[in-house]
Amino acid sequence: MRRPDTKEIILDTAERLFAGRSFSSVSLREITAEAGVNLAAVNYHFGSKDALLLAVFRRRAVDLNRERLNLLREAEARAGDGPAPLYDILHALVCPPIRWTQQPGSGQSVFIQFMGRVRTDGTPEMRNLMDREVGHLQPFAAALARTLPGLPQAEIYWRLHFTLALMHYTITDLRRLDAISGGICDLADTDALIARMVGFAVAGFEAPVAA
Amino acid sequence: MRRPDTKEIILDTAERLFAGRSFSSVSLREITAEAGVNLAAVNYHFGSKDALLLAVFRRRAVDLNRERLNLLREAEARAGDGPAPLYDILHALVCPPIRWTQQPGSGQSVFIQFMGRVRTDGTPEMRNLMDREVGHLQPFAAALARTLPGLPQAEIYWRLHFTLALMHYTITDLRRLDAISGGICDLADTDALIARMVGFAVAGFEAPVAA
DNA sequence: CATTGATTCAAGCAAACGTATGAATTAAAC
DNA sequence: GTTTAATTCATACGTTTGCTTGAATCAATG
Repeated sequence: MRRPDTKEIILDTAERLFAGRSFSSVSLREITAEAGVNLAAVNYHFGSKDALLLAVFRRRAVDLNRERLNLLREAEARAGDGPAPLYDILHALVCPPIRWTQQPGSGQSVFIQFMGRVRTDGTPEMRNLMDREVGHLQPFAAALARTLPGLPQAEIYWRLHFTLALMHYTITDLRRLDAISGGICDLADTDALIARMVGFAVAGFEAPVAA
Repeated sequence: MRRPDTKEIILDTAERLFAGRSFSSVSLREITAEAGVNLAAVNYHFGSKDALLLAVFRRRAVDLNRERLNLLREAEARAGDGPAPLYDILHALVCPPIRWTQQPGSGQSVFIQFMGRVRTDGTPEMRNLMDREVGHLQPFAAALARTLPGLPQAEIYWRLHFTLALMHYTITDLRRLDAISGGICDLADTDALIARMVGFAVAGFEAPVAA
């Protein structure tokens, strides 16, 4: 039996380092050194650097999307037969990842940053995997269509896209808001942040369709 | 006299390759080979790989921000003594970069992608340079404060941040919208895209302040 | 205690990396 | 036409890269 579980330590360390810098700039030597394991352990347990990358991704991606879907289902259940409120749908979409970013120590916050890295630095194989992940967004599109029956299908996707933009950019570039605003924005209040973001998105969804 | 201008060719090639992949995964050998110049040319003309990176950034960043500021000033001039319309301000902010993405061959479209790379993959030195660049956003914050006198200062920065999110995410991840929507969104119509985006942002700015 | 299968380890491989160098080449100045 | 400075070139240096290997170590089974 392996007490410290080498495999898991490698995943944690790799996740953390990949969250901060590009994949190719993080070497296996750096990962294994920081993890306190032998260099060869990565290739023994995962096969290659690319495979390690995929393993890091898979470990938590499923959980994240399940959490979002659960929130959506709860919102729909509360609504009974009627359509779920717009606010609740968008809240279910952006709340889990933002919450995860504020869970230091659990590894979830690091994973969210890691996801941001994958978005821009992923291998083609990884991109495909992420695009398949977006299949999990379909229930959200369907719920939105029920709540906003007047909005064309394409328009729903556009605005869903914009809402994801708010979420992803806030996750990866919140530091820049600090620079722009001169520090007058309170970045620590997660609940207020989520409320602000969802409020912005709700208004955007309710905007008139451009001619 | 150097007819093909080695320096410029290197900048163009580096910009293009860096736009597509992370900095550390693009080698000088790859750049120089593709540019058709000698390997040593980079270190001769720029000094180092990092310095080349900075040179690529500097070459066009100023132009982009000047273009935005010009649009803002035009909008303010049209408004006379009154505040500029919200739509015009946000349009001035997001229009240039989005337009640049649709100028194939000019190098501008590649630069916008390159900027997206810098956001997530820049050296600390580069990050600082970008954060200094955001100083150019202050005129926009000021214009917004005049147009929306009831909105608290911090709220203005939050919503400015969200608007930048729409822009950046749309630039870097438009391809994903295609995957989510199953291709029913027309990504080619730039004017419609800008109108949609600005419309979304305007509604977000006009949303009530969360309790 | 001996055996077996799973892991860890130190060491090393070939390849690719950024950078440096001195000679060859080019273009302009005189 | 000779001189001078700027540029290009082939080549090489020292590191670092991802990955492999065969022996050593470990935990559990018989």
